[in-house]
Amino acid sequence: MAATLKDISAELGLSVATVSRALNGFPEVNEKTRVRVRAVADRLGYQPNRVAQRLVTGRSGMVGMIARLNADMTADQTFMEILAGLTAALGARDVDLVLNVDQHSDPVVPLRKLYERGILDGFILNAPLIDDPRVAYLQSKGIPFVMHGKHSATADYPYYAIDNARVSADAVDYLVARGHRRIAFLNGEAHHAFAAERRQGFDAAMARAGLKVPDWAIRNAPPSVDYGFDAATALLTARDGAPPTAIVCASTLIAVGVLRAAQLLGIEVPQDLSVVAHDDGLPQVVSDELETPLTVTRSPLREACVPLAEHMVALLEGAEPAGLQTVARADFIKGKTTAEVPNGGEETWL
Amino acid sequence: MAATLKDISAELGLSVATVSRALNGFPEVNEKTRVRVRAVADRLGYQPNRVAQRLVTGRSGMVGMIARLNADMTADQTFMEILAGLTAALGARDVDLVLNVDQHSDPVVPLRKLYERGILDGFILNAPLIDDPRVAYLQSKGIPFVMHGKHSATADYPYYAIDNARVSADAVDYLVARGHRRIAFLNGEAHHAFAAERRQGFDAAMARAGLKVPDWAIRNAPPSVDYGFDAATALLTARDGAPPTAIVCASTLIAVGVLRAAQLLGIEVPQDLSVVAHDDGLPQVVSDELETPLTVTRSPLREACVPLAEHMVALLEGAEPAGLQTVARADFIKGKTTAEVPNGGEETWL
DNA sequence: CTGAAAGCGCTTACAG
DNA sequence: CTGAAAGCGCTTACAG
Repeated sequence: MAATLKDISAELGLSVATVSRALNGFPEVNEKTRVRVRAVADRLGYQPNRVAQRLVTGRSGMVGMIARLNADMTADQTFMEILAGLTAALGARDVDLVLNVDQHSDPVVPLRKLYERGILDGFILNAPLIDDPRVAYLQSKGIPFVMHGKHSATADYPYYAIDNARVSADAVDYLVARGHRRIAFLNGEAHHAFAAERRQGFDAAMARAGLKVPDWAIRNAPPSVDYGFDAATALLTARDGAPPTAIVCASTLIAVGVLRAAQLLGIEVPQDLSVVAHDDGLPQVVSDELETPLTVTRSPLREACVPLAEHMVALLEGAEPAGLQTVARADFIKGKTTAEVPNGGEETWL
Repeated sequence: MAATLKDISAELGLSVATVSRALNGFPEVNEKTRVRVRAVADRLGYQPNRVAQRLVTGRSGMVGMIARLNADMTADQTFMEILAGLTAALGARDVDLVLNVDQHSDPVVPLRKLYERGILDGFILNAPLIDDPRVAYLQSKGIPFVMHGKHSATADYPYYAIDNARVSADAVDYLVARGHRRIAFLNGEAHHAFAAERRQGFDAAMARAGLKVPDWAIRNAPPSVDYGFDAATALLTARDGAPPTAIVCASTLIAVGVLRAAQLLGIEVPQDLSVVAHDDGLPQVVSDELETPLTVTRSPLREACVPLAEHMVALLEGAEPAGLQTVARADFIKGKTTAEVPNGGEETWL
């Protein structure tokens, strides 16, 4: 079958050890020997047996990832996007991704099940929750992991995250600078860490501007067009006669719904209403649905994948977790959905 | 670290060989010994080292799967649905799924890349094409695989498929029995094996009824709402004054588009137009978009997963491929989108 | 019923 | 610069 080191060593009259060293680029090997070994290895189509390598090095070269399905069992675009980039980035580093799909209510269960198979070097987590139970579990077991995002400000594990507080603050600051005073916020679900950070950044920026927001103008739900549509409809038809002049959306999906609602209500964007969204760089949302380019904060999910893979590899090679924490800043991209506050919009809410 | 056979054997004063045999259910082991071994193994949380097992048995307990992204990089709902069911079904059988996501133009490339890592026992393929190059590659290499679907009528590998010819024939027969003579067909992309089978079943059923269809009334495209909408708009506004009285759709997504187009054109369903679709049981399509229950042929994708996993395990254990071929029949479910042919619709096309 | 031994294919101290 | 040896954790003929 497949050629082994033994085959090469037999053919050349060398020891298996020397062949191994030659192929692995050890400096002490004679250059002529190396060339001869390389030649025979190529001729025989030698591929190192990863299983044997893994047995001796104690590492499997495999990391796990759990896909969580939404309640309606839909494919999660966000997850697929990360998955696509991650398998490529990990593969380039000789690491394979073992996947489990789970709809379990306890996120630790699939993690534990997969880990107890005993085949994984570690995990890549995504979509952290506040007080994420997965973090507690993995840390208590000493299982290596890298997070896309971070579950709290004091996270002491490797991660790649964006500065979510700044995302909101950038949006608010931009709107405030254009005179907006009544700014609503369609956030993600409150138990998600990213949503908490976004909220924090939103509150801080509003406070700096001396502005307040009534409870009904800040909402939490899973990002979707319907959410944006329904929430915007409610906000814009608020009976007190003080609708928001601007809406900050946690995702472009939500913004699409907001734009539809505004159109249906005869509210012109951006003349009567400004809309800012966060854009994860998911192609379908941008290209398919939007006639008007949104003003967005943008950090493509794909950009997280290479750093995540690198952090994972470094962690497994023994690097300090503290050195493997990256926070990226989202770009601010001005589109056609933001403008100066309309006349009569300067009045504050509270 | 993790407990090994050696740890258990040391604690019990047994040989590693006996411990291995006890844990693996060899019949010659003394029952009392087995119980003692089991107890210590459980207490130590022993998990067999799969890498070591693999090295000695030549099997890894891992199978690969490639996710192909659409051109617009969208998550593929169909794929996620299968993935979810499959990881569960495989996991229950102690098999792990290694995933690669690929947008490569040549479908063999990711397969080869993953296989050459040398860590997989086999592959699970989905979405077969006519003359699928993956089949040729895997068979030429002698790599085990199981297919969801089959690429040709003479497939000689393990698969789980539905009777796609019958799916179309059932739809056509049902419509013909209600007097329809002008039946259009919005099929999937022509190079997909399932679409070819559907076409075949459609043609055969139409021929049995003595009916013909002009080229423009049979269309091929990736299933989507837009495709359904655009195609139905074209079909129903055909200048020759002989629009179809019924449309058969390759998926519920397409049917959703057809219904929208009909509504916009003021064409009543089912009075003026009957619509039949194939339903893969994807929850989001059924629940989110439809006000009118469709008449469908239905075979939930989820139902394929357990048979696929079982076939995979059996194949790896040496079963004959010929005994691992399952063809399921889709259910026919009458909804509210089909009715007797409208007046004036009895005229044939050709 | 149990044990000692060989071996899967590789890596890596330890000698020389 | 190269080799002989030990070992990663397991399985499985071969003895007893």
